[in-house]
Amino acid sequence: MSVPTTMAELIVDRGRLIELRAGDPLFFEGDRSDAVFAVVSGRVRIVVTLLSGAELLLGLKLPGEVFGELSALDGRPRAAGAYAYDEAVVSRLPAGEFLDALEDAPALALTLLRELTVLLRRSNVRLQARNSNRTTVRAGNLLLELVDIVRRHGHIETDAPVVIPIRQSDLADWIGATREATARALGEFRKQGCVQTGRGKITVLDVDALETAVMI
Amino acid sequence: MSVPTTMAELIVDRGRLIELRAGDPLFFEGDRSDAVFAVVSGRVRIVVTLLSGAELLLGLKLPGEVFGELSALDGRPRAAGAYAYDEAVVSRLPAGEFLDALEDAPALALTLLRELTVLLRRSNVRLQARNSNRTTVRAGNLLLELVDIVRRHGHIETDAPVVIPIRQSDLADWIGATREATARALGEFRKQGCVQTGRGKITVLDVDALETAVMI
DNA sequence: TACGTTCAGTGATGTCGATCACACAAGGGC
DNA sequence: GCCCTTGTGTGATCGACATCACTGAACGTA
Repeated sequence: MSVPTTMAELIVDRGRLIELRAGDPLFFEGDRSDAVFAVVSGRVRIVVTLLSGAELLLGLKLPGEVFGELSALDGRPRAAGAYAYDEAVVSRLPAGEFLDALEDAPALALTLLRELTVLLRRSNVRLQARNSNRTTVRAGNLLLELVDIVRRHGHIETDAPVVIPIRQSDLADWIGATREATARALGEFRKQGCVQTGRGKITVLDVDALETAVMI
Repeated sequence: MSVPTTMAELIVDRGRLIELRAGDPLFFEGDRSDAVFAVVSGRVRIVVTLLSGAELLLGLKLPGEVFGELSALDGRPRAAGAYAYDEAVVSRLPAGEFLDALEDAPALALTLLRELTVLLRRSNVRLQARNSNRTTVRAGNLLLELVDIVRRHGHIETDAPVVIPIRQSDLADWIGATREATARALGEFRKQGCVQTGRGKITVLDVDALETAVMI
């Protein structure tokens, strides 16, 4: 068997496919860990519910991304829940097989290490963005991150408008603000002409302008 | 040679010791990565400077903790700077030797993976705390985290007051608030009798009370 | 087509933190 | 002892977001 070059490939190769409808749960916060997942198509919400009842979106996993690996590695309960955002297909690999594969192929462990460094760096960047109290800065930074992700995912046409399919309320949960404040921040960007808003989607027209608008 | 059970042991075994005075830099943001470090004694500030000029404290590394491993793993530039907080001694291991050790001993890679999961989980918890806009919540949560760390570091006497040696301005940089707001939050806790403040130190008298005060 | 649900946009008001501005206490060096 | 630096504690003002309260638009479905 050839050695996969990414964890996602490994999980898709050896795991079992699961088809999901929007909103379907994969696991809940507090669950005992028993598997690791990779997104095949669609998107998966990684979310924690705070004491206040508010939801904090930790991430939206896209096709080719892995999730649930932390609990599989250390055996601790899930710190977040996972739910299908759209109709989605994911591959599920039991934690035992995942760990066996890691021990059998040392190169895989290094691959996973590098993937975790990406997550850690992203996490630190997010903390930096979160450090500003202005909603425009936080919303704008997240939009820039999402633009980057959308571009990497194939539609690599620089200078073309980037469509981000997301609800404003989810964006708000992600940056830790209210829906209203987020709508107003987007309104600012709209007035400046760098984004366009629609039902369930945000279109970034001018990435550079958005970057300078956020650099304040 | 026996296989160390933690990355810190490995780095101390094979690295070279460096003695630092308070404030001495180990590396700067943007530096090319060339080594990984472990704290032997004292503390090390991991910090990024934001566009606004404000500093964001990403962490205070204590004896037995590793830092600088991300850049050593992926070869990307330092995302943060590292400076001695107190008088400190650290061990420095060149990145090449670090990577060689990982490839030679697959068990080490798994060890490191587990250590990174700890960082990622902590990072997510911090994002959750940062989600509140109230300084009391953010300051209180960090204090609880620090209490936990101090307790793990040997002085494990539950119900005994926990002394945290830190300046209020550093606490402020850590939670992304101003020094003044942090001082007022601590004042609240002081009025409630769960903490005591002093020059360069904060004493947590009643951890449970602090926990409930923060749960709002 | 008509209705209901889900989203987006926006005003009014209260609250909390940032900012500016001091007063005061604790140590270190002479 | 006396500075002088470094930290801590607080008041006043201002601005930005949370909260509450609606309006209206988009989409699904009966």
